[in-house]
Amino acid sequence: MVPPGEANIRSYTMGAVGWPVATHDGEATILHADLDAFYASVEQLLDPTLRGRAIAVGGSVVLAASYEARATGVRAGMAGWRARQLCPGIRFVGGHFEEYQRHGDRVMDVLRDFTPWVERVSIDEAFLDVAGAIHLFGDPSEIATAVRRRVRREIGLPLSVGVARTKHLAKIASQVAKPDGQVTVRPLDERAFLDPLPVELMWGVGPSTQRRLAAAGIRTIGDLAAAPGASLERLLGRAVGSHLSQLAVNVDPRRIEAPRRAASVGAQAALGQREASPELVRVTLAYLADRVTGRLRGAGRAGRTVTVRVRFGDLRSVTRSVTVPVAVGTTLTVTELAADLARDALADHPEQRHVTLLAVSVSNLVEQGELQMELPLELDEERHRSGSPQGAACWSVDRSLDAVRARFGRSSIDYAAVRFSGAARVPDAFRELAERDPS
DNA sequence: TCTGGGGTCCTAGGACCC
DNA sequence: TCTGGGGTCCTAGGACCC
Repeated sequence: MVPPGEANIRSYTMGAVGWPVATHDGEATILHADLDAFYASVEQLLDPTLRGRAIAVGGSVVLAASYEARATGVRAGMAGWRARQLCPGIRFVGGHFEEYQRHGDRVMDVLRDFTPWVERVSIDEAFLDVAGAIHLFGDPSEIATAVRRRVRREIGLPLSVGVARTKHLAKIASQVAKPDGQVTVRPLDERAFLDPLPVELMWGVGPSTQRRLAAAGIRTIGDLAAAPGASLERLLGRAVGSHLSQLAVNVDPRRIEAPRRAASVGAQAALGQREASPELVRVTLAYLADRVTGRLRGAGRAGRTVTVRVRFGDLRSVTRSVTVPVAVGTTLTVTELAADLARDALADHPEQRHVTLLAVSVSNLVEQGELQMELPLELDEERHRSGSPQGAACWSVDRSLDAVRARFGRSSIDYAAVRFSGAARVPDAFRELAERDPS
């Protein structure tokens, strides 16, 4: 491994070193800090026998892979059998999900020692604006070095940092710096740094956009910057086209932001290839609705729109959604709405015999006081006549179940109808980690 | 033997209102 | 009787990100 902090520091400087920075606006004070192969690195930290070895977190699917494993082509999201094929010596570890959260939080605490302007974007990644910290800790490159040294010494994890004038540039710089390095892009060297890089390093360029750009002969960020904005908008649509052409010429107005509340809450379950029986669909949706509404209730929220996604045997998927006049948040109501939507989706595709995934999400969220409860009878008189319990009763039953689970664990109690027999491909602890607000 | 789980944003058509 | 223009909300799908 690279010694802490000292090695692997690069600076993209074309002319004389230390040219004065053009304007205050133009200073490179944004840092993007990104932990390397995060889950795998934590495992290697916890178990020294794993260090230097090809390891993956997961089992049937790779959730994260160490750099040693990545060298053989193993990637996150890959099926476990495929990873073993590519890397016969790979060692799979179950995953200490609580430890990931704890280590991620500790790293963020270190970052906040340098500046309060920290925008955490995920468990293992954050932007910083260090403009106000220079007089305390030195120039931004020195701050990057100090941050990496502290994270390495105090926590034991490798961290890569990009330093630049904008978030977009800093993010690209940290990707270029990996693993365990840092890259500073001086304002005068931005073009020289970006032009040769492949377009897919840009924020917002995924497989689809990359294909379309390649078809138009655009492969590098330099190609993109040279292309007329109007032609990009024709090629990619107005929003994506103008966004990319701005980023390519280094216009990125994004600032470091405070965390926002989530706009939607969802859950999904991959099922393998299963026959789309009404029982399977019902039981799975009930499980998902229960997860989603439990989180909503915990946050004191409820939502007016319920969306269901059904992915079929051929991996194509459809979504159906409905917006109701009163925000809903009980397990039973969301289950009912989701079941109706799934029934419609399946009825629209009678040729599809199998489902491979079901998802439920609730959006159009509102704050929900404990006293303010949904009234399902207003939503659907048919259901009311059929004898469904009233909203208040649903809500209080759900809150009781939530309380039991908080004390004894989530599997301690369930609606009888909610027992989820579907293939749980991923541990509950991983779901809970992914759920967490990064703030 | 096709690929987990949790999110955001954009587009486009239609309904509806003024 | 036919017509305009603008705005908001809803739905479905797609692309992208970590």
